[in-house]
Order: sequence, then C-alpha cells, then structure tokens
Amino acid sequence: MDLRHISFRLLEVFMCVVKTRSISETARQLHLTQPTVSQQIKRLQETVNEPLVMVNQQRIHVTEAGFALFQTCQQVFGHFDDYQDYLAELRGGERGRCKIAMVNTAQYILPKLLGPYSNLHPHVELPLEIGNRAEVLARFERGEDDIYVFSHPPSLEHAKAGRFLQNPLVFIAANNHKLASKSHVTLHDLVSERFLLREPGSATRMLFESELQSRGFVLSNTVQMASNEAIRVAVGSGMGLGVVSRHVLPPHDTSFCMLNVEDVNLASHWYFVVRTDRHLSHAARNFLKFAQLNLEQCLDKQWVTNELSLLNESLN
Amino acid sequence: MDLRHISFRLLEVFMCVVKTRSISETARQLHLTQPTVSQQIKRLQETVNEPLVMVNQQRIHVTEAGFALFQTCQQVFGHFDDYQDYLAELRGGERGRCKIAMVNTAQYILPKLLGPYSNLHPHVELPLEIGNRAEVLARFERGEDDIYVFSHPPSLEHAKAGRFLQNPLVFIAANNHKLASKSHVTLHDLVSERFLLREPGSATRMLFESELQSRGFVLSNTVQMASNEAIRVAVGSGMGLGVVSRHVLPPHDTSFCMLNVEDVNLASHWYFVVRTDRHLSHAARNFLKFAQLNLEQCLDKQWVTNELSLLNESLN
DNA sequence: GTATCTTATAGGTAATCATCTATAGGTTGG
DNA sequence: CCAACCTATAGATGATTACCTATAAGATAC
Repeated sequence: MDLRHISFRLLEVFMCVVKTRSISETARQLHLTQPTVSQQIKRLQETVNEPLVMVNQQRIHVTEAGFALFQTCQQVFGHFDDYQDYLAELRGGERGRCKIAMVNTAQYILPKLLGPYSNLHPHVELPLEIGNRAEVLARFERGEDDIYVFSHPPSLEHAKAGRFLQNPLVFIAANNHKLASKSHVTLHDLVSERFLLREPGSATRMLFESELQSRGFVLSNTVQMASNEAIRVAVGSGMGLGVVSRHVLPPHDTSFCMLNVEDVNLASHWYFVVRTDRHLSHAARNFLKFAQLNLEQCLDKQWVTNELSLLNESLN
Repeated sequence: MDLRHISFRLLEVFMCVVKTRSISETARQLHLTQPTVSQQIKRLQETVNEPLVMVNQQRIHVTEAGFALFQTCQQVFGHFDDYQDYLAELRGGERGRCKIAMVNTAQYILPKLLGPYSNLHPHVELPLEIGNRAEVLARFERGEDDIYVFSHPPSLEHAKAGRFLQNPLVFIAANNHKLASKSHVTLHDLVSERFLLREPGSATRMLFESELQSRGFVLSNTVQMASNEAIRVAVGSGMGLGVVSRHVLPPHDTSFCMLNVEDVNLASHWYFVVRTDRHLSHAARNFLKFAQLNLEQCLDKQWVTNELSLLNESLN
C-alpha cells in the first residue's frame, strides 16, 4: 500500500461514499459527477489493494477493510481538526511562545508587564533570556529570540524598534558620603571618586564612559562588580559611587542617596526590538500589542514613553 | 487550510525535515534533490498558511505550528500503520468475516468444522444463516454471503462448487412399525404409508419427490412438518415414515430404525458454493482451505468426499 | 579567502490527477 | 416492458504535481 499519492480529497470522497452508501449521492453532495466518484473509489481500492466497497443490488456494501479504513480516516481527520484548533489559538495569541531576551537592567521593569500578560494568556510560553548588552546583542544577531529589550538599540538594518520607557541613569552615594549633602554637584566633582561599575559591555557603563570621553574626563579609580545589586549594596556601605538605572533602585531604600549632578543627563530609553527578516510568532505580536495598551497601567507612568503603536503598525 | 491537495508524500517529506533538521539531509534520505524538498516544504507552508520551519544559521528551526503538525503527522501515520496491520491480519485470514448460509440439514454437520476453525481463528466473525433450500438460494442469488452450503448446488453460471461430504438420505420408521422388521423393502411398499415431510422447497423433499415422480409413484398421505427434529420425534412415536439425511440422526437414538429400501438410493452430496462474480473475503478463502485440510479430522471419515482442492485452486 | 557547506529561486518537463461527457449495462417499481 | 434509478467504463482535457538542472546567495571552517 503506497500512501504517497493519496490525497486527503480522495479520503474525503471515500468517507462520503461510506456515509451515504451511494456513489451518486456522494457525487451530488460533493458537487462532482458520478463517474468521478466511481473512479476515485476505484483508484483508492487499487492503492490499498483491497476491495473497500462492493455493489450488490444497487446498494453499496462496505467491506471489513473498507470500514476499518473509514475509521482510520475519521481519526486522521480528527487529528487535523485538532491541529486546526491549535493553529487558531496560535494565531489568536492564546497559545505558543514568545521568547524575550533582555539586558540585565531590564529585569527590574519587564516583569511588571510580563506578569499581567501571562495571567491573561496562561498558555503562552514566555522563556526569558537575560544577559549583558553584548550577550543579548549576539542573540539578536543570530535571531534566537522573538523580542529583544535594549536601551540603545543596535543597528536597525534588519530590525524595528519602539521606545516604551525612559531609562534615567542616576549617580548614587552612601548617605554619609561627602557629596551626599551637597545640593549641586558637577561631573568634575565626581571623576576623582572611586566608581563601582558593571563589566565592560554593559550598556550603563558604555553610556557613562561615552559621556566621560566626550567631555574629556577619565576615571582614575574604578572597581568592577558583577551586578546592579552588588553595586547598590556596595555603594550603601560606602565603598564608592555608582551609576545605575533609576529603575534598579528599590523605592524605599534609604541606605544610599541619589546625587543631583547638574551638568550630566544620562537619560536613555528602553526599546522593544524585533527582527524584520524573521518570522515573528503570533504570541510575540500579541505581547507587543498588549504592551502598547497596558504600559501605563503596569509601569510607573512618569517614565512611560509609549511609542509602540508605530512598531506594531509596521509589523502588520 | 485546504487539506485536499496535500498528499501523504508531502507530509512524509515534512516529517523527515523535522526529524533531520536539514533540507539537504532529507533530500539524501528520500532520494530527492535539495530544491525539491525546499519547494515541497514551501508548498506545505502555503497550504497551512503558517511558517512551519525557519532557517537561521544553516540550521532548521521548527516553529510551534511546525512541531504541532509534526505530532499530528506522527499520529496520522500511526493510524495508517495500524490499518496496515489490520489489513495484514485480514489477508492472513486471522481477522475479518466469513458469512455462511446453509440449508437446514447442514446445521447438523457444519458446526463440526466451524468449531475447530473458530478456535483456531478466534478473531474471525462467523455469522451463519440457516434456511431451507429456497431461502438460501435467494440469498445466493443476491450474493449476500461468502459461502453457501447446498446439497444439489444451483446453476453455476456465476459460481463454483466443491463437494465435501456425502449426504445419504434414509427412510426411518418407528421400531414397532410393520416395515421395521422386514429386511428387504422396496419403494412400492412405502408409497401407501403416511409420510412426514418437510415443507416444499426443502432439498430433501424435492429429491424424494423427484425420485417418486420419475418412477411414477404418488404419495397418498403426507404430513408437513417444520423441522427435521419434529420429523424424527414424530416418526419415533409412530406417526408415520420419514425421509431424512443420515446426518440428522443422533448416533445412539433407538426410538426408531432405518429401513433397508433396496431399490432407492437417494444419496447426494454437500457442496460448498461460492460466487465467482463477487469478492470472496480472505476469511472465507481461509475457511475453505481449512476445510480442505481438516475434513477428515472433523467429520465422520466414512462420508467425506474431499473435492475442495479443485475449488480452492480455482479461487486463486 | 577560498572551498564547502547550507537553503532558496527560477525554469522546465513528464507524469499524474481531478474532472468532465458520453455511454453501457444492471435493478427496481410500476 | 418501460421509465427511472443505480454504477462502471472509455476517452479527453486542463490543472497540478513531483520531480529535475542550473544557479544564486548566505554561512562555516580552515
């Protein structure tokens, strides 16, 4: 039995014959002519190499083999119906996967969006990848995820991006630091201090260093730390100064304070970035739509910069 | 999604791509060229209207929809494998149906064959139809069964027959009947007696009546009875004479005796009859082969006339 | 940077398929 | 026996398919 050349149409015709017990009736129902149906059945019998129906007194008799095939077909079509349902859910964004890669700092803010989204769409898988800018950039280049979250997006040759949140960088110091009490501080006051910085490749560090460089300053005393938390705690215990995203700071932590550095504005934005040369999963599209509509509810309004409508429109 | 024009070959190719995660490797395994596979996948994606695989870094990535389709295909092919197994059993005679229609008298002998056969092939359905000659003949005309059991087979225009057992008809009388003690009886002695006969249309009766007619006798006193059992019991209680198949008589019943009628030989044979213009189920073919090989073991050897090999050969 | 691998696309062809119309032949019911 | 069904067969046709070869273009590995 060589299944290869049987199409689903053939099985459909066969099933109708079994159901109606009539070649002519099948022809009528499927808008075919009677000889067509006759011949299709004949061909199916030849491929199966077994009589499936027999004509007796103008009545169609389904053989054992025919009935078994009918049952097989019913199950087969059932599976494809299930698959159709699955596809519908997939397309509706109710099911599927939305893989998001984000830079470290984003993990302080993105969960506020992901939580409500996930509650609304419990069947969508949401695997998260977290790394520093360089790592996420590498994933982006290879197109390993659906959505990337960057401050400072990469080259947009094969990608589109949309801003959704301000990412103000702030200088922090211990409460008892000598600069903490000053109401006006300048960059010049800071460069001689010891700075606790993330590793090179971190976006925060790159942004800070590029500002320093453009203004001709060089830091003399830096310590590299692996995470924003480590920096925050180290700053609190007086080990030095830190530059971190405002979002990293817990709202009621009084173990440190922000410096009011007048001549520096290291504000940047968070971007959702998607590749345009790859298929974007329905779930990912759906998540971006959700974000567009719910940014203000999920995140602190004062930082929201909702430019996702443009991104979403360009994805259609 | 229009399934109609997808063939199983297409799904086969798709499954291989998912398994090997490679278009080229699939082409090699299925003895196709790489562009062919590429194109098939493309076409499948167009019918499903959903990306199924994505190429990233010379690596094939299966999408959610693709993986779900793969699983669907696995189940579908599984069902067809099951069907293949079923067909194999059907062809081997291990499964299926063998519908047998037999004349009344045959029910005394056929079960001796059917019992052992059924034990050997427990999954074969063996629906039996029992009627008088006229009824079975009507079924035969309409081709309602696989095998027919007749003494005196009908016209063999669309049928083949094979003898397997002698069917001697005997005259029986009560032990105390006046003829019972006579060692030599002739037909002439019998015709004035009351005869207990089956209904017209019964083979036994037809055979007897045709013998009478050809020899110019007419019965003057007949009583019609519905079954061979009724006749046997009635004869035993002295109601009259009977003509029945030897096989109808229980071996050790002493309530009646057989008459030794010298000038009458109503011997006939049992035949298996099959139509040649209808498909004969594998189970039926298998049963006839079984019968050919086991007649002597299952039935009383002294009556066996095994001419089934000719029948079986002509059915191949 | 070149050789070698991958997939994609274009274009062609022979086979196959899904249909049709016309027609034949068998059943059934008045 | 005829009219009205049924299914089977023959023959034809346009559409579709299943392949192919040649070639392009991107990735990988040394």
